[in-house]
Amino acid sequence: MRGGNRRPRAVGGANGGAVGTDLGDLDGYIGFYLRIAQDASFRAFARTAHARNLKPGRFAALEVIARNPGIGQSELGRAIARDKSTVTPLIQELRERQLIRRHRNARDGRRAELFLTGAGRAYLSRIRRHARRHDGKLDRIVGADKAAFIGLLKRIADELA
Amino acid sequence: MRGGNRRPRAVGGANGGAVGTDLGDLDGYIGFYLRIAQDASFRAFARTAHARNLKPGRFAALEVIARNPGIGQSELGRAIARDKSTVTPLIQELRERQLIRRHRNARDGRRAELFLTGAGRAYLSRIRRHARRHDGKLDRIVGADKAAFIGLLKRIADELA
DNA sequence: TATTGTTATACTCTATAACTATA
DNA sequence: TATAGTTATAGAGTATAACAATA
Repeated sequence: MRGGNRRPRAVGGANGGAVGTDLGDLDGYIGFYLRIAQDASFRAFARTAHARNLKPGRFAALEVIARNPGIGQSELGRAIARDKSTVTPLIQELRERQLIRRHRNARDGRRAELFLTGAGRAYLSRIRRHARRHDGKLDRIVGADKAAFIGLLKRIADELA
Repeated sequence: MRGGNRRPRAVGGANGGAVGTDLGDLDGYIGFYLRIAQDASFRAFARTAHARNLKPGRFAALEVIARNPGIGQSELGRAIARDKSTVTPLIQELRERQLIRRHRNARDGRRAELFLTGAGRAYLSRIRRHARRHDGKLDRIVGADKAAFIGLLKRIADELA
């Protein structure tokens, strides 16, 4: 991996960067840069996604439903690390937009199974192009270490959970 | 770097993990795991920090003020990548808690200069211990690649800004 | 008793725009 | 005109707790 070892100054990021500012101990904190990087990535994605009427969190939900037809809401919540009460309004929005449909499981009446509609599939493949373009930028930055980089991010998520 | 190359299933994370769930394309997205990892890191920090009456964002502000006595609010905002209107209530809280003091610059009456109080310094060195313990977990996960890992996070922040 | 999903509610973080005061 | 900081306001994202229906 390249990079690292810069002077402990400034966050280049989101608003011009305060280049004369000494970040002190913060500079050695992985957590700090995790926040800074995630923030930049999220905003960059949101910028392009917004034009397509998409909130970043929705994209993950659509992908998971696409890959797991019939998934329940609580299950979806676990997959994207969100409470079921957070999932409810998200699902409502996607249903209102007719991107997904839902029906109750015949054998277990509690369970609401989620599926993409045709429109949902079409929409998803359109926004996937934007997602890939966005993540392509990240890929170029991270380069050959991508698998290892993602591996570390996963381990952070797993071990700090 | 170790890690990587797992099956594209589940997010181990924050709430038990939905191990049967296929994440599909999401699994290859750096942005997705950046969110998952940052979220886990933030929550873990917040858990311990909360007991010390500290919101995670405050810590970064205190560190920057400690390292840059007399820094202005807008400048602080640039350093931590937040708008000045976001900085205002943060500063108010820290002042109410007597952790920082502020005075106007004599030559430029617009400018509010920020300094830690004695109590602020004492408080900061206490919470630094918790921050270090938290980031120590991240250090152990990331291991020898820490500098390179942070380098990549910085580049992501810089290039996506 | 446990689980699925809903609702009511509240909290945190954040930004935009308009404002005051200074420069 | 431009900058520093404040205020009002709004929106996203999130969770907790209590609830109804079902298992």
